[in-house]
Amino acid sequence: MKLTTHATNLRRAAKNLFGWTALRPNQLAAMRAVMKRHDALVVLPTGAGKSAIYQIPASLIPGPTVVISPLLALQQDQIAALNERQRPELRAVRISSDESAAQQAEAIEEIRHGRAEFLFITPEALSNPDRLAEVRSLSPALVAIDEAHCISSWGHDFRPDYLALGHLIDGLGRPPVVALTATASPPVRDDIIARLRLREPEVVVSGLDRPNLFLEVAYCPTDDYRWRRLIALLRDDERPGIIYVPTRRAAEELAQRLTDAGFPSEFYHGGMPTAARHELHEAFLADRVPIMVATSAFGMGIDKPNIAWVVHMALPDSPDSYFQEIGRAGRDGSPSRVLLLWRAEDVGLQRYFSGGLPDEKELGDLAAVLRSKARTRKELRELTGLGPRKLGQYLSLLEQIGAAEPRAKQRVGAPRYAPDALEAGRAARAEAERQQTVTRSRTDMMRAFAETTGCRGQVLLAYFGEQMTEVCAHCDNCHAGTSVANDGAVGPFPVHSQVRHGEWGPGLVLNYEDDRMTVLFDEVGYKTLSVRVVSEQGLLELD
DNA sequence: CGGACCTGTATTATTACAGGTCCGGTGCTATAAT
Repeated sequence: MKLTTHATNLRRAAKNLFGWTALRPNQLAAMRAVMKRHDALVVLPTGAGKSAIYQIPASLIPGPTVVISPLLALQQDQIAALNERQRPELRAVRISSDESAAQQAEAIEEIRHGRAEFLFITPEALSNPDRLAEVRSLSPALVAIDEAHCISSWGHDFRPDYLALGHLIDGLGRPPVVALTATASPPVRDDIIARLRLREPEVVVSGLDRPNLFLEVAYCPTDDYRWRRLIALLRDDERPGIIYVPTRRAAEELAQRLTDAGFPSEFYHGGMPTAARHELHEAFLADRVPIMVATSAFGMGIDKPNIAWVVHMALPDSPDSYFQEIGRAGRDGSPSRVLLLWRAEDVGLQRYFSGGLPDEKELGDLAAVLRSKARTRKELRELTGLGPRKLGQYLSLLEQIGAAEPRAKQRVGAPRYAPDALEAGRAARAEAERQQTVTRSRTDMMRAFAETTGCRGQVLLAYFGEQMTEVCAHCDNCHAGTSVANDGAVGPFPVHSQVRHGEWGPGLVLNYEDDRMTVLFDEVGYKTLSVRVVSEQGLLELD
């Protein structure tokens, strides 16, 4: 009875606010969960009305909604889109380093008096305790986490405040949480749920196959060959398109070379001034840039329907990044090409990016300082001589192994039963090693995708936890006839079953291809095993 | 980890390569200096 009421109200609000005449089943399922004040994790492609999943229920639920979103530019676009509608129940404001103290105070007042519904904020801004208290005083009724996969891909080393989101939501009084992303493999989903501490969340995952994307991979022994494959595509295909390169320098050089060769191109990377980036972003959306050569900095929040192709000029770090990046092509449903041009040497750069390991002694020394007294970051930097970035990484690691915890007044201390300094250093380094191993195993999976002679659609979707019984019919291998239908190929253990390996510990069976099976182990990441050897030697058992 | 670039040496030239060095992605916020 109640559910029907929710559905009716949601449909009415969708019509009223957005002019939509229908809601898709998975949209509706997620929205109902929110209306029932359940936590939810939503994995839907961008452009599938993902934002509406929190916006429409938020307009119906009394009390404001806090939207945690990673990029200021992205927030700006979303806020503009909401405010364009000129509806008080959709009005959005923001608190960030872009606003003056007066503007921030005004934003808080607008929410407090019900003149605005959405408060946009970054994890970093929210982790300031004074601000957290202020936002809590607004009694938020809902928290939306946008681009939730960032928790998994960034938190460990890049933007550590992402790891603290679970704490921060507690600090807001633990209202219901809806986490949204376009890309999350099963282990990433588990990671998001664990770190946000979602309680029995409703998990909504849409079909991931994109039949209008033609997946193509070419091994390129030389740079010259890479260039010729690229030019061949540019001669044949419509614009606009995106070319992903691994470095900033490559972005600038390739854009110049293409322009000189008669293919006018722009470049985009994280080292450019904010204003220039914003301008290029807008120009690309407005069809004023036919070819964008960019690092991975380009793309989050790009919801452009007519991108005709996406080329990778090197192996990406993971299928997660690859899927996110190719997913920007063909949003309008037109046939689109995605081409990966790679060489084995590309792996070297990704290994470098996956980082050096932290110094066990430095970690131990920091742990010892924390055990003596809770300190601010500034004090810790002075006491240990660590730079701000390294300190952040170390604190994040120590927190993960239970040797550090946030305290009042911007301080960090050691928990009551924290391990001693020596043990903390050892455990934190081991944790960093484990994370690095898992990160590198993702690159191995990306390489396996590039090297497979089987159906690429099947291999890619298996990584994201989706079993296809038929070949995809939209990849180069299917086209060449080398794909073999994986007609429910069954090995000794069902797909998605929990297994245990004598040395590598527990893992999750992901897929079977020919005589090989892929298992994701908690400790050592993705491994590909021979089914015959597994069977004959009893390497795995059900866990 | 590997590529780009520089320097030195071999040698008797305007080249070839060995060996060393440096560089490489993603963004928030606070604060200081103009």
